[in-house]
Amino acid sequence: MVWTTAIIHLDMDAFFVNVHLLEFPEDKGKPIAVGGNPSGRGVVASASYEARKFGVHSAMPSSRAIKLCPQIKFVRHNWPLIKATSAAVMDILEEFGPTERMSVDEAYVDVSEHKDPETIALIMRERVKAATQCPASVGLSPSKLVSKIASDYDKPEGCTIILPGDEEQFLAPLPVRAISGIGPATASKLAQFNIESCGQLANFDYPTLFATFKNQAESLQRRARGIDQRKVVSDPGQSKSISQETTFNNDLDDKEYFYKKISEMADSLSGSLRRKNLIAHTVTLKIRWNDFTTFTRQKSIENGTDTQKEIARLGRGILDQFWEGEKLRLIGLGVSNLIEPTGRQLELFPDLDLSEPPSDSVEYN
DNA sequence: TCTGGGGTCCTAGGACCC
DNA sequence: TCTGGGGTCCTAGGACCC
Repeated sequence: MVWTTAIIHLDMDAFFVNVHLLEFPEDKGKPIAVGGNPSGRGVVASASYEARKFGVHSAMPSSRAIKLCPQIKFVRHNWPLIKATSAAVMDILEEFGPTERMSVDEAYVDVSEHKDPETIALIMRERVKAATQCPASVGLSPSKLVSKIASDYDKPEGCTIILPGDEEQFLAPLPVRAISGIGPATASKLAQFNIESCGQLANFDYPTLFATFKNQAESLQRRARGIDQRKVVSDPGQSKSISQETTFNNDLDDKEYFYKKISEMADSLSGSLRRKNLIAHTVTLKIRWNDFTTFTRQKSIENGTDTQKEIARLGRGILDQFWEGEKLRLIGLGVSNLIEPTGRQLELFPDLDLSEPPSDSVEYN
């Protein structure tokens, strides 16, 4: 087979669960969920295949998981071990070609340079398993879009290969939700036209689709045909935003406590900014009421900041301005408009006098 | 069943400018 | 009197992903 472009998507199987089993092998074969406390407001981050038989899946409220599967064992994740295992996986992938990390447990690898990508896919999966004891599934195709669907097609420990030219045929019977980027909202709009499968989407009357989806219509149909020209990008680039949020166990209206939380989150955000050598020009406060409606307000400052004090001050200011004493279930704080302090700023202001410390940040709204 | 936490990208509207 | 068109920047919210 002649491959001009060959992209592998590797996806770790029930990754958090399998990392847990490295430390607690006695839990093997049991219904396990890694995630938040089932007596509180936690959700399942990862469920073992034994738990999935009961209908438990990730993002499900833990309280529901325990109803579906009363014998399920909830465990906390070991973040350092997850990170270390992930790093070991990524190191292996890098040996095969340019690697784009999508999260701790999945990545794309461009293996176009290899003569026999199909064998490479199998070797890659086995190398990862041998090095980490953690199972993975791989998908190989000429595009990121199809490879991602392929890696999910035969989990766990699957290897699905879609040859060049077979993409549209492979996708045709699959539900539109299989396409990354088509979520519940888009799927339900499509369902109004009786479009359920990728094949139906690919062949649907374009003008009708355009009336509802406008500019998105063309891209939807291209994706349904498996057309995707995106390249594997190994450089992660600089973060665009950093945020923290907490959901309380019970709804609260304690302003002093909110202040304390804002202060703690600001401290952590400030630390992240400094580690990344970035300053933020915008601070966003997020609050969520008990009916789950969510509200965000942001404040931009002319001179960027990376200090706990300034971030906290802006966060508290927004709370003071907009919170009217209701009970809240969540509070969050974020920074965005991130700039490297020594990069662009100096180019933009070549005459800036650095001998004077910058004056206090000025809000411009 | 009552919904985590950390992100990215897109859209739409308003302000402002020429 | 009641009215242009385009461009850019900013904000808020929503969809989506893992």
